[in-house]
Amino acid sequence: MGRGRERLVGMASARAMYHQLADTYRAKIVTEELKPGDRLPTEQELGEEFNITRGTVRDGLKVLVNEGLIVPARPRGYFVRPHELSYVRPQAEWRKQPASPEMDRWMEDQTVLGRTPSQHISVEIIPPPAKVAERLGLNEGDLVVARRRIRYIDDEPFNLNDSFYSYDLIKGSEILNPTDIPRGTNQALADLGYEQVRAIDEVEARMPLPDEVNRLQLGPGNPVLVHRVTGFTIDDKPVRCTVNVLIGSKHVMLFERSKAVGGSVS
Amino acid sequence: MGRGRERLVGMASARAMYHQLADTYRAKIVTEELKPGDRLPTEQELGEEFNITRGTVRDGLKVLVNEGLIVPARPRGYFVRPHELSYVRPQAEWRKQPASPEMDRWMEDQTVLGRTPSQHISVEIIPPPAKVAERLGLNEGDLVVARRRIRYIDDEPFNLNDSFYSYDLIKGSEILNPTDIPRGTNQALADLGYEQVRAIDEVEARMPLPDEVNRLQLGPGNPVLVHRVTGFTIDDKPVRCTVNVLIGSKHVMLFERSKAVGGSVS
DNA sequence: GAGTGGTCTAGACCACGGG
DNA sequence: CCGTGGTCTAGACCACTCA
Repeated sequence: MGRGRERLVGMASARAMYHQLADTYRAKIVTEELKPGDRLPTEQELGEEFNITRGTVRDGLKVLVNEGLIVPARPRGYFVRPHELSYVRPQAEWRKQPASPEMDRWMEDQTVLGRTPSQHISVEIIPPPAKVAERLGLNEGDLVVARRRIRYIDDEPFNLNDSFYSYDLIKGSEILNPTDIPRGTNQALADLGYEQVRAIDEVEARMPLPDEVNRLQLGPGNPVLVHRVTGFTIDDKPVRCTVNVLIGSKHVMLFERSKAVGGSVS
Repeated sequence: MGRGRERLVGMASARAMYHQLADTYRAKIVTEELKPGDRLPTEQELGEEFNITRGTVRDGLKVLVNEGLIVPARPRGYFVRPHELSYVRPQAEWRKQPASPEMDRWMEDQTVLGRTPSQHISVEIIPPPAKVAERLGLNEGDLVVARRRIRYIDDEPFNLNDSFYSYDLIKGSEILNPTDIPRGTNQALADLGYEQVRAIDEVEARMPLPDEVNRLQLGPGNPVLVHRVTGFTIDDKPVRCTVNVLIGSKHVMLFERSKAVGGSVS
């Protein structure tokens, strides 16, 4: 029939019904009236609560799904998204000294404990992705070695770690082996005469690309944190570009700065 | 009628039609067959292309909207999402210039780029949000001063910058004024006897909360980069907690490291 | 088997903005 | 004005999983 939305006589409200549903339940979730893990009413029940048909109910629920607030678990219903493991990811260079007791406890709480990590490594030789070519200063036709790792925790995908090296630089080296390199690829690079003494880090947030969705098994409403590292030799030659793709809900990057403090990290 | 999806005889394919539509156009977008700013066919035309009804077409398009790949612009159609300003955000510690008149390095940066920055400042005294209370080591009943800034570039919302201070610490000081503090709030804090000599940075990616959606005027498929800074005095007392909420599509955090190189930033 | 969400149809009327 | 997307109805059949 398409009677449009329910307008309260004389009122200005014109919020679509499915938005009203989303607003209502979003509020319940952020105020923790509904806590992580709690079940929402069924689509049917919501339809009765708001006097709307199932299609409209689903429009409203889809909003919340895409905001990452709820997850559908058929045939058990919709659930407020549980808090996932939040892995604190300390950055190499920054010291991790005992901070205040509060901070320590807080760090402990969030650190991975008693989990079983695993990873899968593969190596390809490919034309570089645009951003990688840019950072490594490569030209049309140049090839790179892509050393790709998928990391799991308790068999759940956790993050991607793809490192790219100019093929010309490392051809014939062990970096091409799709196995773990105990002393680290950076050391291996150094042994080839390309020690890195400087790095540029880029961090951004975005929705995952199709490939990332597949590899990390991501659902809707799940952004990723992308951490790109470009390493330079003493001659300022870029020799490595690593792209870390971290599942947003499972990671917090953490680092620490001491004195110098120009203050305004804004 | 609900005939279910089109199954190719003898084939295993069982991908829902709306997913097929999304897959098809997602591919065109990531391969740049459709470039940013290009218009997609109308819902009607897509329905004919895939032999599905409008409702199903809309399901497919909604997927792409929520992935941040396309934006609907009624009544002109759907468009491949244009690239937005990506502001490289250098972190304080690595900046070249010495603490220039603190006032607004942010605004300076923007002006240099030929943009017109502006900001709106407001100050409230409130019970601290949970995460802030945790970081500042506050107890139930304690109050904080929330110094909130919304920053705009060319009148478009750009990011949020909310700083929290224990009310007990700064009551009566100029930090309570909802105006710019030329020498910087950190200097003002220092003048009160709370110079910060250490800071902990946390960075994460997530979908925006309702409040953030409002303040930053965000649409679907637009995650935020959250940068939280906690500042400590020489006595390791936390005196400031700043929460930066950056629109994902408009920011890249950038920083640089030299030597020391523990290497594995993984 | 019963009940949940997943997919799809075939209509309808509305709101908005560019020509 | 007209075409676009925005909202909504009232059905239908399917797939999965849990009791």
